[in-house]
Amino acid sequence: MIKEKIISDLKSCMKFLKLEYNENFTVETPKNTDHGDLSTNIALVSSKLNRANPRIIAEKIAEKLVKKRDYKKVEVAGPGFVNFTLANSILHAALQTIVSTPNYGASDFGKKEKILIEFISANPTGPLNIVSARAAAYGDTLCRIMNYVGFHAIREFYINDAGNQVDILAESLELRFREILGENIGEFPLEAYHGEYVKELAHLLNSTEGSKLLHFPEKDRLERIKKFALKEIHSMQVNSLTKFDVNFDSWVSERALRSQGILEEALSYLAEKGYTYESEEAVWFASSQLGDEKDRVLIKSDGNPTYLVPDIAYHLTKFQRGHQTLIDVLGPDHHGYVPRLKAAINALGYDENALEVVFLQQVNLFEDGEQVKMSKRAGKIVTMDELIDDVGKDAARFFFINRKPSAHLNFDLELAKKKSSENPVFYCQYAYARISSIIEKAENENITITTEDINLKLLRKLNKPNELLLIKKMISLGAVLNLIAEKREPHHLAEYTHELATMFHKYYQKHKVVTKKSRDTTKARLYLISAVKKILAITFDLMGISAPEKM
RNA sequence: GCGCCAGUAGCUCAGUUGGAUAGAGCAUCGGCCUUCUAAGCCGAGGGUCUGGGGUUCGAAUCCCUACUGGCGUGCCA
Repeated sequence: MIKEKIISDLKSCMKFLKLEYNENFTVETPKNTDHGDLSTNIALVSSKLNRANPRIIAEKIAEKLVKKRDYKKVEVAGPGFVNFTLANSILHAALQTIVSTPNYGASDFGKKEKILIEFISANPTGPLNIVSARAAAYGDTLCRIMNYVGFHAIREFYINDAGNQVDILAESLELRFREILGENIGEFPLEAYHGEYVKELAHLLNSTEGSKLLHFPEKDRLERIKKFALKEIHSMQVNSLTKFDVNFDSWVSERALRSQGILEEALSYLAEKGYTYESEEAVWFASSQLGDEKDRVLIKSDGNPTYLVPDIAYHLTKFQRGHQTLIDVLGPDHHGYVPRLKAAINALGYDENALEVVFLQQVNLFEDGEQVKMSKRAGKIVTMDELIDDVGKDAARFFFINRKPSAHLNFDLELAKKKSSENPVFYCQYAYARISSIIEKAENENITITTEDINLKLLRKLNKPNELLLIKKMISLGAVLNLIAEKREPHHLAEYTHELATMFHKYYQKHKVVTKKSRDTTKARLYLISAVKKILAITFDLMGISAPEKM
């Protein structure tokens, strides 16, 4: 709001000075605090239009605007920047807004745009792994933030429960089952699933179905086993996600799509538009006409569809359900696959730009300075559950959110477990707990603040540089959240939270909140830190981590 | 070969889309507890933003190029 005010002040000022201005000028928070609270390049970008030296234009603007009561200082610097320092009163009024606004930082920025965020979408063939955990933290946090700033975003999990992998799972499970019943199964096949969970499932299968299962004909038997495994593993995955505070709004099963005939529907649309042809006994998608590097097979020569068909069909349903923007969160090994999917979206008559793909890079776990090897084959994957049990939900979520998605993530297990300042999660939560403890102390001394107490006159007590910095930081929350939503980069929130916590810790060190000197000062400061507490609670909630009153 | 992503302090990473003296955390070194939680704070050292060109008032950021690393390039999913 303050930024908008400066923009309008600048525009009317330029009009008053009879100067042209380039609409592309910006008003930004400078990195260097010596350059004021907000800074504009309007004189620089408008110098050509007026055939005048940017510095001279800047001087004129500053001279005019410095008279306004809202600005403590308006200065010209460098080649022609105009730097504004805000008056304390504006900041105090903003502080009141922070405390009185229920969801501070929320907005209608997203204009209710319908967004579908698809993430994890792991094969239902085993426990969720570390990469899934990263995707979970990323997708869930992004979704929370987007909804907070006015988007209509939902989380969706696509269950690949119809492919080859699921058949192998059923076969693996049957072997383990037979093993339990005392059969000699020989060497366990290399391509089968080796994880311990398969053995556990086999025991469960034995206790629910028992040996009568073997009397079924092979096809029925495997189908029964498959259904059982899918159900169990699904609930296993849901369980892990729930522990991680990730709740999907929607689950879509590939098997269900197939049985509803969506695949045929998608294929017939493609054929209708003339994008399919037959060759070498297979049906091809002419995706190279639509930007893909070559054509792709849709129906294999054996008559079965490739994985591309259900994927196209699935994305078709996303559009049919009315979503305007589709965000797919995928692993790095899928990037070759995006052009063909976009080609399909195009062929189906939708806008390919509606599909945005975020690639999450891999996660490397480190312990004792050494990388923890993960091998699927040996069944030694470190699972999401193990990670949560080991370092806790808060640390895991924070560490995952802390990095931008396109960067490889080195996850230091020891650091995440440390309960000290080295660990950024505890650092942030500690700030929150400290505030709680101060407020409690004040209450014990019968000092409480009520809305009637607080007015601009009282808030004048807040004039220390650290106090003003805290208010400015809190004001910027909305802009940070909008930026995150727009760029799909929740890692800025972890950064923001850490910075706010730092400012509070510094303030705490330098100034006593509950001070004997002045009751008014105490009240004003309590008001300030309760605002910080509120903002921290908001960011914690958006990141899905807890806000501890005591530590 | 072609395509995508990345290369910033000893390490892990930010850098608000082209702004002013490139920033954090960890690690290292030196200080601060009779005072609301020291799970904290203050200070110091540490940089050819991978190299080279270009675009302009201005480049870590945009373009070209070379190098290095990761991944992709199936009638696998």
